[in-house]
Amino acid sequence: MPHELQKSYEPGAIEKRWAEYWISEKLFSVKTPPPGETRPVFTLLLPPPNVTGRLHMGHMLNQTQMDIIVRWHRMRGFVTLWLPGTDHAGIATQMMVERQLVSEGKKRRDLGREKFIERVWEWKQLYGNAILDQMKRLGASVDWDREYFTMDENLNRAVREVFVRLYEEGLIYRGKYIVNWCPRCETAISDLEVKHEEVAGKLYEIRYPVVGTNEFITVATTRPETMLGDTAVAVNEKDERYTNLHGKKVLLPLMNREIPIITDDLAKPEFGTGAVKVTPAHDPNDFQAGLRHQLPQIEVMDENARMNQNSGPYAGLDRFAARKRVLEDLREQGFLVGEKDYTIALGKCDRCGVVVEPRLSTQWFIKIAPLAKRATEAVESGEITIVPENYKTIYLNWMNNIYDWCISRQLWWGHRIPAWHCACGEIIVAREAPAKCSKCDGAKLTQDTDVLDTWFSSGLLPFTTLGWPEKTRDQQVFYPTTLLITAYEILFFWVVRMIMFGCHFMDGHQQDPKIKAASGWADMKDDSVPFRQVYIHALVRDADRQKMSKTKGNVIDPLEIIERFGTDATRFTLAAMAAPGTDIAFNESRTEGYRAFANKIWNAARFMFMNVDRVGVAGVPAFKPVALEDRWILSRFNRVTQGVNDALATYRFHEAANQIYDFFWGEFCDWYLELIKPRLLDEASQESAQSACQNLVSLFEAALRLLHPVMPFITEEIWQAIYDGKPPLQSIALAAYPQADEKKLDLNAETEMAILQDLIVSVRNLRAESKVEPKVKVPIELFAHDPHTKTLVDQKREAIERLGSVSTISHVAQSQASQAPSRATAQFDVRVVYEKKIDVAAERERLTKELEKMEKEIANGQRQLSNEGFLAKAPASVVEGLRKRAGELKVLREKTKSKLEELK
RNA sequence: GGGUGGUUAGCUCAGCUGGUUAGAGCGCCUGCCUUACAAGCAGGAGGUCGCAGGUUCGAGUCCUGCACUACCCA
Repeated sequence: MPHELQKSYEPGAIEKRWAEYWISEKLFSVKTPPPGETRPVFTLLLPPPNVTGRLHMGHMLNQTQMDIIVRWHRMRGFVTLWLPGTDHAGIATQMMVERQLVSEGKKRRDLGREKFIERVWEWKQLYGNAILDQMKRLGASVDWDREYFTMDENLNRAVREVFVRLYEEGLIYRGKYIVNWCPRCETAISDLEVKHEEVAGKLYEIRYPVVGTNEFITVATTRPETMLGDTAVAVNEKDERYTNLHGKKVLLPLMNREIPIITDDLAKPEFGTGAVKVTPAHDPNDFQAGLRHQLPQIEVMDENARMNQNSGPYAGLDRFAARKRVLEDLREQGFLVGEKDYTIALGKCDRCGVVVEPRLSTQWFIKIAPLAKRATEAVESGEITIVPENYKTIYLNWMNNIYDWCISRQLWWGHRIPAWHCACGEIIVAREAPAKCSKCDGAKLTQDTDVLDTWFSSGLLPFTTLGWPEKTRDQQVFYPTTLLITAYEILFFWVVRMIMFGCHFMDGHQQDPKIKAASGWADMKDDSVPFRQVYIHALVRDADRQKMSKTKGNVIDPLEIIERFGTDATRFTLAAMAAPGTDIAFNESRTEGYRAFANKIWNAARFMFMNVDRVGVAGVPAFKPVALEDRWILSRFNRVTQGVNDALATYRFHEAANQIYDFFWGEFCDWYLELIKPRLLDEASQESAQSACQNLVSLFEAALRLLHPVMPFITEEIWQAIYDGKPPLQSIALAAYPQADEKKLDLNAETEMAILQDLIVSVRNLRAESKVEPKVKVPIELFAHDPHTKTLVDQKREAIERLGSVSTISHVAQSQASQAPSRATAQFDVRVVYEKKIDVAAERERLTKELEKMEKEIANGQRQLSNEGFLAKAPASVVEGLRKRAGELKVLREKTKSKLEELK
């Protein structure tokens, strides 16, 4: 039965088919290996996409890299678990549903908490799987049977368990502090969720009259409206300008409130006027100063950042309107004495973009220092390695400046805090709702209304997805997970938290020692870490290196790219551009080029099948080198295989991709296929055709396996076709990854092929220069510098004639270099015998240029070779190479010179 | 203000621990529908490696300074 491959490469059709096949056959589902398992294990947790999300280029890059690494491990015989799931994304999801409600003219509070949460679940069922569905289409080789959602009942139970334990250990506390408050989302957010933006603002100078004197003290502020809540003015003790005012009071303008002048380091003499207003309820630094001096905390805004009753006549105004009014009034009353341009780093809510308000409120916090200590050590000691290495410094730096983590959010969607409040004031933290108060026995308990920061639950995933708090076989096998691949942006959000929680809650855990050793981690001492390695990938930017953003409108939709060029080409683009540590400027023309590459493979496959069907080869035979080109391609394949495996082991995706590309196109297609054509078509010897075809299939099949992790679809399609519906395995994804065999390396064959290629290229080159008609075959004269080259030429005479469009080859006893059109190399001189006049002027110019280059190189080489320091210190191979080259260059120079003479 | 990258061909980027002649894709020029592939084939042009010093026998690669640029943190 003839092999049917469509005439042209159409990625859409084949990709959809195989993606569905992989899922329906459950090829990537992993059963938990029982005790006694000796195979190595590779585990990778998918950074759970947000349920509100759509696949963007960042995901695409992230998933491409993960899938490459995962498929590579699977093919190398690892028990490979890639665990997918989604994140409930507190604020983002709640916002989506609130928006939906707005369109119905409703608000969250109209529904009430319970009904609202029901709505969120409905929304999640409808839209929450967008990214995972997209992943399915993209063929991500995850274990769909283990898919999780961070709000699943078992994960919620684990979250409660963690909260209670941390509380009992004294690592969770509740208190009234200044937090970052988003007035739109009406919730506290963490430091990391605040994005700072530099904007042009003003620094206002306001003078406060000192009570009992005619003096004033002038303070500088960027937020004049907060003065309504001032409870002190601070000066620096060492600032002599203000020594006379120590212990005095000022009368707060507009509010007519007497407040003290305090001395505190909060006031920096060099900043502004050296005196600062202190508003403990509206600024984190002032808050701390307020505690030091027992100042009252006067809140002047409500949860929507509107001025409240404490702000006197300004009550009811929005904070920005209040600022305007306050300034007007101050100016009118003569208190505003200065106004300077000033750049303000404005904090905005990461989610909604509204300016964050520092707000005094009661929140739950995690005492971070003890957790951070372990997490720092884990990275410092190398129990966790971060790639590229420079992120290690960034990580350690950040960990040294870490603050307590505010974990409560005033949202309805999320893991509700397992704390119950009694009317008596007691707070009971418990795994399940308590029946009565532990202090007063009262039964009127209400659960805390806050939910936990989303990152609290996602920080637990490496172990909660493996069954924690139960001790499971899954944990023994798959924990620590092997690798985490993620973007830099969430290093602090998520990676740090996973390390902190992992080290804390999995403390004392030990991975199954057999598996640990087989997987290559025997040297690692600490099995509590959530992963052994972290690979941080780059950012995908647009073709002009601009960060993609919706507001800029330069977002590249990966699905649209995939639609046009195919998933394989898109993956290849991202892999080929993913040099560690460098951002990717996504250039569509590259993807177009890689679709061409896929097309090339496709057509090479068609060529192979054409011959297979004609010659009659079944299955995949062993490769048996017969000719030079066989030994050569086998050697090259093994060298490339070595290179690709090395590159993948160090996450050098671009090297892996480029090596395969160059091999497949530049060597296999351009040379090997061309060289074996006569053997394939040899009607005289069926045997010769058979062996050539067998080698072709054998090598092609191996090359497909080499490429499969990067281009899974086209490789599957062709691989299945090779086996004609009867493959030895269900999928190429389960076949063995090629491993380099040193015995197959053949330096001799590679050197000989290089000469052959050089000769053929030289002849083509000469033909082009001499403007030989494309169809005309020309005789060549060849002067071989040594007998080996002569033998080689005789042996490959047919190939040279065919690939160089040569009619006859005559060996000559003397160099032909002086007679145009000719080329001289270190191994041979070749001349094309052709009457047509060449362009003398152009040729002279070319040769002169060439000669100049040679002279330069010769001078360079001579300088080095006559340098005693160089001879003494440089490695012998370098010196030897340079000497050899110098010899060749001198010969070439003479030849070029005589050629130039001829052209006079 | 502190920190971290980047600056190599017209464009987008490689160039790992310093070592013989700095590479690729796209674009450009010339010629080809050679029976796998015009999404192709063959050939070609194009680079003082941001600037200035330094270390070294030897620097695109290491060090210092500067310029420009991007990002992160405060």
